[in-house]
Amino acid sequence: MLRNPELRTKPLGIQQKNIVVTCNYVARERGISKLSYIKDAEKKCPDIVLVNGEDLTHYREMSYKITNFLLKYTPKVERLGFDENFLDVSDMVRTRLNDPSTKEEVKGHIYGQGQKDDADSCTCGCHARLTVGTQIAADIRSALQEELGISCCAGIAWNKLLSKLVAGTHKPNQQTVLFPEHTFELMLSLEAVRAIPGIGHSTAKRLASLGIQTISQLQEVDQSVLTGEFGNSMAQTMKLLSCGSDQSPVVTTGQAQSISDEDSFRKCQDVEDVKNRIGGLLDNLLKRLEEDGRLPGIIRLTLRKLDKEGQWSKRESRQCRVPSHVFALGNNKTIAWYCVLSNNKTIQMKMK
DNA sequence: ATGGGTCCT
DNA sequence: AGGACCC
Repeated sequence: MLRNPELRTKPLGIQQKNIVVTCNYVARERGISKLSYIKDAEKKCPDIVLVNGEDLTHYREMSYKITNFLLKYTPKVERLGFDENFLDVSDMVRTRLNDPSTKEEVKGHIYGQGQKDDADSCTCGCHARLTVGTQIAADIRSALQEELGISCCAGIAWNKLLSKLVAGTHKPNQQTVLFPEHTFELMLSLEAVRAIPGIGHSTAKRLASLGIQTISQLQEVDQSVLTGEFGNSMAQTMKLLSCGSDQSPVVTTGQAQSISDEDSFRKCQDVEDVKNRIGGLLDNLLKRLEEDGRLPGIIRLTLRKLDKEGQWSKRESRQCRVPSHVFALGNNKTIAWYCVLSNNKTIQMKMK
């Protein structure tokens, strides 16, 4: 929509293979949901505009532009995927609180009732700090809109877990603050344990085997029950998360730890096809590697397979070190191939 | 499902 | 090298 503003008012879907992986809010009002099949989407909404989103280059570039923009405010910016960033603005809050011109006005939504009496219920100054947090968020969001044309949601809270959860309560393009009195309300509004960031598919299943499905069950279960299944550290973390407590700091993300390129290898008939496809992936990777400027230490080939019954993909990989002289020499692709295929590190693939 | 990423064991 | 998590 940024590159073609005419699409703003139209139902727009981003297509990868047979799937609408995401869509704009015009499309959502027409009943399109994320991860629906193209056929279903077109049935519901024949005039949907589809844009191919298999090449993530543009998203990745915009994503880093946004992160770099945020880094002008504070060095404490942590990326989560391509479209989320955590900011620790504690220092900015302190500075603003020392400025006599700072007001007490809350910007955006207040989670829960937001009654007047809330303001009296803390003696630690957290309400004042969070209130300034809402002003910082509003400033940053409006600058983002002005300078990069990007709209977004924000959640203001005193830890990452809660900021992420509260950010989702007013969508799209709105912000919400959580004052501490409403923490349990927010956590219990989630119902399923799976809704807690950090509790994924696998952990949710293991919890279910213990009879734990809801957040309140997790809050109330005896620690020792969890320790038996998950060990001490995970049990502790999960208990805390269920109560809205998250000790993890905002860690500055910095440069990427790895770069990768993928393809689903549909309609691959023989080894030649596979080689050609992998060759294409290598071309893209080597181009990005040049832009990055750093040299790789390890190259890895990964397969995603659907495990039987479930639709969840397992990853199988083979890796080896990249000889450091290789990239100075020129014939990158040959050497990259050598790395992929060397040392008997091959991968069995079943062709369909 | 798709095309990315992270960190821990 | 695999497993878990995230988007």
